[in-house]
Amino acid sequence: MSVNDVVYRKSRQRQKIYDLIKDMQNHPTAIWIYNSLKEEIPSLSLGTVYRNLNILLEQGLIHKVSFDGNCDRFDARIESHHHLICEKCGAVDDIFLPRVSDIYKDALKDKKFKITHHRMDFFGICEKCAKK
Amino acid sequence: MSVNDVVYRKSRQRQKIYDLIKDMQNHPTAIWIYNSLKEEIPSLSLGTVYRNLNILLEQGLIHKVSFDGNCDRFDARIESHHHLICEKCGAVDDIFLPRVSDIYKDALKDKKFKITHHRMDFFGICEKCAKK
DNA sequence: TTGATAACAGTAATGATTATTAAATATTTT
DNA sequence: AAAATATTTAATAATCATTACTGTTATCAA
Ligand SMILES: [Mn+2]
Ligand SMILES: [Mn+2]
Ligand SMILES: [Zn+2]
Ligand SMILES: [Zn+2]
Repeated sequence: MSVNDVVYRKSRQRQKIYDLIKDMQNHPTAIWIYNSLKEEIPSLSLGTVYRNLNILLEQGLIHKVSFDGNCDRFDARIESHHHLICEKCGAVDDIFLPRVSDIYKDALKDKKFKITHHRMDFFGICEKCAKK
Repeated sequence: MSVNDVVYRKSRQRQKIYDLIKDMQNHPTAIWIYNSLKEEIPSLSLGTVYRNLNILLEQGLIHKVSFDGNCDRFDARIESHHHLICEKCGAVDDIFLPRVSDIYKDALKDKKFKITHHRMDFFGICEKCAKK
């Protein structure tokens, strides 16, 4: 452990934030988390939500998913997976595509670029919105 | 043409902004475009850059590429392609992966989701940064 | 040439996120 | 257990990218 590493103590707020992200499949935003926990922890501050989200990110317990224009969303699923994003209602659904690793290899063939991770998002219309 | 559609007049500023994005392979940001054109058009305003970028987006002449945390970048390459993003220097390089369409089909099999487009970004270390 | 309106520059406002700070908690040491 | 030490919190201010507003100028069809 380097001198710069911080030892994080446990905190009720951080635990609740993590649990909420894990329980929800919504890929919630900071403000959504804040509003959801406000009732249970009335003293909660939005700054605390953001600070703890960054700690959870640092600890590798969650991932941040940034979408065009909108604010960041957070994901407690840390296994490699991808997203289906509805352009009408904004819903974000998970999808698992094992064959993506083949594309990795293709990418590495031509370019001398050391890939550490990737993101792949599909945009379109979800089943629900298509029915309307 | 619906009543809500706007007829865009030509403007020197917008043409210069578009040309710059097309000539550069950099995927430049709004502020970078602003600084680059300031010399040629001293009266140019950053708001004008943003407004015209949105018009060009609406016209489908450019694409916006949002990266985690940083500000938006713009791309005059509208053919489907993907990106290699260096996590050290922030450089954005283009890469063409024809086999991605196979993954599309896999995605469509399971879920009833009508995909209109997608994005795929690879993060890692570029050749230049790896040498240092 | 003129009337309508898009585009302009300048500036203010917005919205998401981060930084600051003093008080409240939690942990470690006496 | 009490004191000393370190971390977290809530509240608030600051920052940064982007958008909205306003009065003026440029474009273009009639
Ligand atoms: Mn997910
Ligand atoms: Mn590109
Ligand atoms: Zn939908
Ligand atoms: Zn690099």
